[in-house]
Amino acid sequence: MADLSTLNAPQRQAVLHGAGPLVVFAGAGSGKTRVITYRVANLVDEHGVAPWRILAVTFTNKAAAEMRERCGKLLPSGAQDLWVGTFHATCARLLRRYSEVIGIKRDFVIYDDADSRAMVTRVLRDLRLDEKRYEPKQVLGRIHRAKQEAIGPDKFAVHDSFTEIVHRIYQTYDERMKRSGALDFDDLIFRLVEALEKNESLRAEMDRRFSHVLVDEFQDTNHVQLRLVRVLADRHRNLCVVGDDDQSIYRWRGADRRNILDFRKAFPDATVVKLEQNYRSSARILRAAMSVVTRNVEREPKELWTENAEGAKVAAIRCDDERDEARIMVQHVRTALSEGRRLSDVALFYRIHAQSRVFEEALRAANIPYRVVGGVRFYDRAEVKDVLAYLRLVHNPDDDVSLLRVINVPARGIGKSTIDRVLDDAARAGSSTWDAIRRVIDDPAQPSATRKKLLAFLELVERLRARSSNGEGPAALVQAVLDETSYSRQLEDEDTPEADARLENLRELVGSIQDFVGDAEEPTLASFLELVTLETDADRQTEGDRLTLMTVHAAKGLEFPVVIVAGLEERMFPYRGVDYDDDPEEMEEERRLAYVAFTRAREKLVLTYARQRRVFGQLRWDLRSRFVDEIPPDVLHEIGGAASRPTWIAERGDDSYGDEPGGYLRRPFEAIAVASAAAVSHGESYVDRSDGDIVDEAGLHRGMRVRHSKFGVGLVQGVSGDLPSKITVAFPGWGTKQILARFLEPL
DNA sequence: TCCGAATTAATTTTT
DNA sequence: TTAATTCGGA
Repeated sequence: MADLSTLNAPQRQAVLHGAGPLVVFAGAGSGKTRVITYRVANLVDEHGVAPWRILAVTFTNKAAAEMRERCGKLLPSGAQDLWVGTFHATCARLLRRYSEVIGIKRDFVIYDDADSRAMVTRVLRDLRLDEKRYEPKQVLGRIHRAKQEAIGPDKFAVHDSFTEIVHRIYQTYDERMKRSGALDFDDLIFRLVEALEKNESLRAEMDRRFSHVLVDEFQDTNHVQLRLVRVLADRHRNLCVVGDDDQSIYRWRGADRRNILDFRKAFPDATVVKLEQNYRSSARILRAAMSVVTRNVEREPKELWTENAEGAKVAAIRCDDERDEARIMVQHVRTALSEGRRLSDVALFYRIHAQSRVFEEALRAANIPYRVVGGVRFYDRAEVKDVLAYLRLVHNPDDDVSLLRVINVPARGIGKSTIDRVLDDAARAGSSTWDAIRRVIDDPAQPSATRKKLLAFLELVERLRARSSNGEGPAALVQAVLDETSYSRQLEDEDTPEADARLENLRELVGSIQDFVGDAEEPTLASFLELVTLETDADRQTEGDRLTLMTVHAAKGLEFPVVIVAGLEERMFPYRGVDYDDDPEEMEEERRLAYVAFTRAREKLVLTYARQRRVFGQLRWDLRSRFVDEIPPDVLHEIGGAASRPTWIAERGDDSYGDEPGGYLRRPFEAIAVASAAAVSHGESYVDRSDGDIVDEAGLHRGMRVRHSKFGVGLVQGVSGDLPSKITVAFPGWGTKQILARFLEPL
């Protein structure tokens, strides 16, 4: 059993809480996962709750796996009977189990975002709508939003001509999805909620199935997810939600912090627990993080504190430009290594992926192994998706998106005109594309070459289907796909580095299927396909001691001894898109993002900003981020010059920035850019005249007198802008020396 | 049908 | 800058 004596008071309260609703506000690094797992163990051990009646929901597979593993360690019976999973995986499982009652196909396929988009594009074309006016991305966004608000096509509100069209697209999309036997990510949750809210006996069944519901990262739930949780916990009311409104960074995906903030309104008898002791970060890092996030207006009051040491100051380093920033990053990584840390102890965060390129180049040049989290998912690579599309087609020939993806891949002479012919037929008959292909083949009025090519494709898929129904497993099947379609051979013939990389990816795909067959409880094609769409790259851990590069979003939930956050400039972080609309909510989310970034660091936090940066081919001169300026001075160690903005701005006396919320916005940055460009061309202003400002971590700066054990008393000439700083000191009789600060004693 | 030039748009992306 | 997508011509 879990040892409760190691818990602090609020942690223990959350763990021991018995029946009834409970909301836990878990500050960063406050031992949240520990509380959840101990709580589960306690329910089983002390309250005699059957493990299979406990449902724990997370957002990521990784979090689910971790929870399962840690619960398993605490429970003598292990964790296999617990229902632990992501929202999506849990819903998929329940939808399959109750597919008959709910009225959906048992072996539905799951469409990821790309598949959904392909579907929308197809609908757009079929409805003969202008793809410029109704961008698939935008339309899909509307459909997503509707589904997240639990609004079906029948309830979709029409205000104007645009929403009217979206409504039509939504309806057709929905029909096509049904016809294809497909559900998108939102459907997984929406359809289950719908069914539960409509069907009382299904609800009763769920009540029998689950007596306790736990939700992790509750601040990230959207409306349907809240509905789902509520309907699942409606009867027994044993609902425990855990989260941190300060770490809510997915508003743009439909997450609503109100779900956690207003939990007490929805459940007036809810017990509220706040975990405010941080076990992760140094006191200084914590203060820096708090100073940024406490400026938000709408947040649950929380006062994070720690017993950890003060630690080093947070370094704020001024860089010339993004290349200089990368150079300085490399220096810091080397310093960390020389201090005895491993590469995996260090992480580099940035606001947007586009920033990673320069860093990657610098790291490659410096021969430092790294990995970039995010970017293109393995299962999103074109060749992998192609092969998966074949597998999905084998599983379910009605899957139109997959069919259209591979009907001419590799090229087999089925061109646009042929495909259009098939699609016309499908539209007329209201059937799946697969059935339309059959009809076109049987139609003597069609050109014989067309019929022949289509027949060849149809027979190819049928052959693969026959193998599958003869009991060939997914591993054999994927090999068959590669052989029968001659996909690999075509790539081999290409004989280019890119083709080799693709082949390598396909080999990896085969490998991952073999792993799956070895590990899975149910090594069927269906469950492999589900796993593949519900698994992201973050779940595929890479081995080896490497530096980690990722966006701040990807960093949530992780921690590192050393964290470098790059690009701390206005417009970069806080990020400003082209269509920035001065939404204070957006600014608050940027703050929370900064809070998440800072609180990932255990011992050392380094912030860098560039005075000049090329963004999407455009040069920018932006002020250092307000998030740096807001850090209290006693926590901050300025390197490379304390002056946060070019002197000429200060001289012009219009430096209103920071005086009031939104003050920055009152200053047109175009004007700054123009003025600074002029300054640069005069060769002034951007020349660093602030050497005297450079203060090293021990408070050393130019002009100070210091003593050295060997050289005696000397005068500080300068401070290097890296960490740990090297101090240039002139010693009478010895000349000038470069010396590490720790060998010097200030006088 | 396919290739390469031109055009366009560019946060974040748990599933 | 870049990468993805689209379009036009062979």
